[in-house]
Amino acid sequence: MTIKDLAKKTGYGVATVSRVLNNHPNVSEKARKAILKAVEESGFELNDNAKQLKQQRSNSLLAVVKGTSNEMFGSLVEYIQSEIAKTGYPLLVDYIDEDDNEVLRAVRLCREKKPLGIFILGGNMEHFEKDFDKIEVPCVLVSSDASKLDFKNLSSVSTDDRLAAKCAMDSLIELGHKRIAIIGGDRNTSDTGRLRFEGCLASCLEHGIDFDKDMDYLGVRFSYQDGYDATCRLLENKRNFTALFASADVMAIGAIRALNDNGLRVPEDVSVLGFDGLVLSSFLVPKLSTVEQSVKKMAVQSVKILLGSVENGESAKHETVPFVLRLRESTRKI
Amino acid sequence: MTIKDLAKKTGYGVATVSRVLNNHPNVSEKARKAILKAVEESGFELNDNAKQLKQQRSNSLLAVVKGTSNEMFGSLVEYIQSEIAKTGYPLLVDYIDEDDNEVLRAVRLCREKKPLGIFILGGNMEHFEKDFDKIEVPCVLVSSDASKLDFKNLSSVSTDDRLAAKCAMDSLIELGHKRIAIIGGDRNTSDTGRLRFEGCLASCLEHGIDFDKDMDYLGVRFSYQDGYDATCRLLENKRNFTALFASADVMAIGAIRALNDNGLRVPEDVSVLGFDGLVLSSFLVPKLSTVEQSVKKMAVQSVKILLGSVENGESAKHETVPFVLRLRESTRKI
DNA sequence: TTGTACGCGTTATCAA
DNA sequence: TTGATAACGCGTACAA
Repeated sequence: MTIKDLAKKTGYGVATVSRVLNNHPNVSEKARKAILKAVEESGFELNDNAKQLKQQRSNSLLAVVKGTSNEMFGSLVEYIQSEIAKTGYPLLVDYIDEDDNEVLRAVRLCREKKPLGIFILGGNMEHFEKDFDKIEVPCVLVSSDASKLDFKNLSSVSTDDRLAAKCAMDSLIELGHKRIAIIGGDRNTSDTGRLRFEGCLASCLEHGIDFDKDMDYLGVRFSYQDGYDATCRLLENKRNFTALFASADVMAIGAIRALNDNGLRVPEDVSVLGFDGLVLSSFLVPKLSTVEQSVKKMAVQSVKILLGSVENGESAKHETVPFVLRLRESTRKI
Repeated sequence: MTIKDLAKKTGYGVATVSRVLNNHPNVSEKARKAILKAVEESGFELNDNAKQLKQQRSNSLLAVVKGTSNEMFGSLVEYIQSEIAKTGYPLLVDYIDEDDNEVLRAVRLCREKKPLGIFILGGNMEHFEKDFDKIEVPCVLVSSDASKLDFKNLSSVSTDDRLAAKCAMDSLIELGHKRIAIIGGDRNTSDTGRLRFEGCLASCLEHGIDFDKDMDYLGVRFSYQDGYDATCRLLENKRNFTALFASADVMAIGAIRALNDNGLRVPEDVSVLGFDGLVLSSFLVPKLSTVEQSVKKMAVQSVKILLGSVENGESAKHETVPFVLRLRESTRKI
């Protein structure tokens, strides 16, 4: 079943059929009705390949997701997906390892898939600096700020990671904690990791808190297991911290389990503060205190910006979404 | 840059270039070398759209995922993705609501995307019976058994949900529980929900346990919040259960929180048993007792079967993967 | 308002 | 071993 068949069936030409299918003007109401009826009856669907070959691009959007163990990206993808679903664009989701180069991956997929636009979830500025110029379609970096980079087709939507981490540490310090350990992302491969670390450091400095970059900080991957392992190592170092800040909820959850396995209770012996505000975190016992990112807003804005660029050629934007410190049950005053 | 340009550049014809690109025989070593060199130099990539138009199909695989709140499908998708990544086929992931018709969705996407094969994560037998005959490419239903259906292009990989649920209930009963409440999936929309419910019922019957289908069972959606809400309703009914079986870990986590909010402790006052064996479940405090599905094996087998069908025309298979009852810390003997 | 005819980049057939 | 050329199904300029 092709538009040719449809043309034959209705007595119109292929051009008219095509016009109806694409909602173009200059079609009589009569023709439109007849053709739509035929489409209905035959269950016809446009052939994407032919369409895309003709138009020199696909009609889909691409999302490159960096790291699969981080639930935060999981829920981000879901929100993006559900926003995109409203529009009818297909979304091609591509998962790569936390340590892979997301930009090179996107470059390759662009050539192969010719997407209308790209979302990149999680990013390393060095990768962008080096290779992003090979990408020509609109792109939104989600969860990291790219305003420093000044590519005309690169937007970004992010939380102010530095500030959020600082607030997190501030709150821990205000609760009376002086010995605080930190589990973060790798400062070299993850921008998010670096920024949150800087925020923590700034807070310590400001409050005159003693903090040893090598003994009190561990940069690991965003997963339950890495949070668990890191906490065990921190404990071995015998730094006797009373609070632990994990820069992802998944890490915090691993950390809490590790503390328990070492005979420490949360929050009685150690306060734990996470980052992300996963839906899950409010169902845990104790409810996880966390820096809640506006994940949904991040998704909505990202989609809006990308579609704006794709459909109306709007220029790149860099937005920051708010965060909320949620002190729940896993932290306490000492 | 097209194969035409490449032909011009190397002095060969487009046919020869195409042969080289597709590793076809009947090309001189000299031509092959020259053309590959030109490809290298120009960074040329075949245009998927043209190729697929010509071949009347795309080169991609499709996954339709039913329900986004169920982390179990999330990890299943990730495993499938990482298996597929090894092969080079692109995977188009499509998320639909838990209550949507996955088969009709697949039918539509087949016409549009012309995938080589399809994974469907989560399924309702009625939908398959009614409309699956419209799908012609190989398909694997993951997590539900389709062996009863007898479509020649429909395989399935699943856990024996009925048996697994029965084992789960058996174990609770063996621990001494007599008053057991159950939170499951909707028996009407989800086959998984129905089977697990049947398994539970069988166990109760076998052990002479009093069980009221209407008061002790609630069929809801697979999410934290639904597990939470259902538990609250169960508590309102004052059935005084000492154990709760949730047929998904996400539900169990919501349930535990609800119990806590109602002053009940796990496992001291109520034992909670989940289903799925999410990675997360072993990091919770208390560690969640659960029926662990072999999610990774399910993914690996699904990919293997689908590729076998797609590449070698192998016939449909129906496999069952093992499950393991993990009694950890959220259940206790009474 | 409608239809004809061309071309998008490939693969595959056929003749050379 | 090669190359010319006809499809594949669609959108669209141009003509009617």
